[in-house]
Amino acid sequence: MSLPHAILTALLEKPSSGLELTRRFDRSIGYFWSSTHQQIYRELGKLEEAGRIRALPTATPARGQKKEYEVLPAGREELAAWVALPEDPRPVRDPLLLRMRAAAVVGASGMGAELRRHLALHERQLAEYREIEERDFTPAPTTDEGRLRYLVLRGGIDLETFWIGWLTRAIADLDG
Amino acid sequence: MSLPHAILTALLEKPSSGLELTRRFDRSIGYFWSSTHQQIYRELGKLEEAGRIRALPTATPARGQKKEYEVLPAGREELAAWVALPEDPRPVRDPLLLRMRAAAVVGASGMGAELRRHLALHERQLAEYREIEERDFTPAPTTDEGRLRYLVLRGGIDLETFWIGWLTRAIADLDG
DNA sequence: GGAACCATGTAAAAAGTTACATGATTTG
DNA sequence: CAAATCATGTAACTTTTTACATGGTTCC
Repeated sequence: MSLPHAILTALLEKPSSGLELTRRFDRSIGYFWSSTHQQIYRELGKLEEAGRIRALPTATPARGQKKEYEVLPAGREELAAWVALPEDPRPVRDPLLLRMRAAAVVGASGMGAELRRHLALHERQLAEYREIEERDFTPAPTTDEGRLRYLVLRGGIDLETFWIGWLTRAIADLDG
Repeated sequence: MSLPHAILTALLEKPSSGLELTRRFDRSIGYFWSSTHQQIYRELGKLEEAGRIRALPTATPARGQKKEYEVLPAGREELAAWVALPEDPRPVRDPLLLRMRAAAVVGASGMGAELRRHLALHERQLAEYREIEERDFTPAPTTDEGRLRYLVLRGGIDLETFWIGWLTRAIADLDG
């Protein structure tokens, strides 16, 4: 239920075309709510039909032609209402932890290499977050908006740090 | 693509009926791969049809009658093959981090209370994990199976610890 | 004019959620 | 025997994923 809200947020940050949104769902906003271009185009259509966003009149509405969207007041209200709504954390669904549990039953051959591979991936992601931190949040932000965005980034940093710590320990445990 | 494997793992740990599986998906295995009874029954049907599991002949196959399943060799092989397969971490999709990012744009009214609510939920979950740790993994397990299962539990513990740390910091940041 | 890429989509299938249905067993 | 609970399912819907389709623009 959150994809439309992710899109509204991204469009409020900056009016964009579908492809631009897709690119931002591969970095920025997509670090916390991932999506594909197919889902994004479909959802843009729904949001437009529902009167939450509109296509800027700059472009002709033909296939293959760029179409920019901006958020309408109804869209901003909808987003503000969603932000105010309580919502429980999602139950965890993690394939690696599940795989480890399965490995406890059928044997853990090859798990070591897989854990090291994941460790490298998480280290790369952490490095990316650190770059963003240095580029966008040094010195520390002073506005409310900046502080909130920094908190979100730190969520990503802490999450990757958790994975790196756990994986490192798991690798040591399996070897020793 | 992991639900059938979660079920195979659970059934290898202990042959069960659909409802027993459902209960275990509310604690144990479900801490890392959550599911509902509807999905579980549907998947049990598919797994049986595919020859990965079979119903124990103890019970009559009538509606409302308990039906116990056990894993067949083909199911164990399938699970072992899946464990050996590399698979990238899922892209993150977290509603709270997304909501925080939206709050940076439309204002963060009420976020403080919501963060405190989440903090309490994660503290409860951590306490539950700690109980399991004390009950099942003290003293430290010596078998490979035990050590792997303990690693999975520590994954849960570390994950909750991450949330508690981040939420605590976020609450302080918002107030200050 | 062909290749590469920009840009927007459609279609179908799989996975997950929500609401409801139904029979069996236990317990007051 | 009524209510609660155990136990297994069906149906409809939403969300997500995967594969494919199509037109426009740029650059060699």
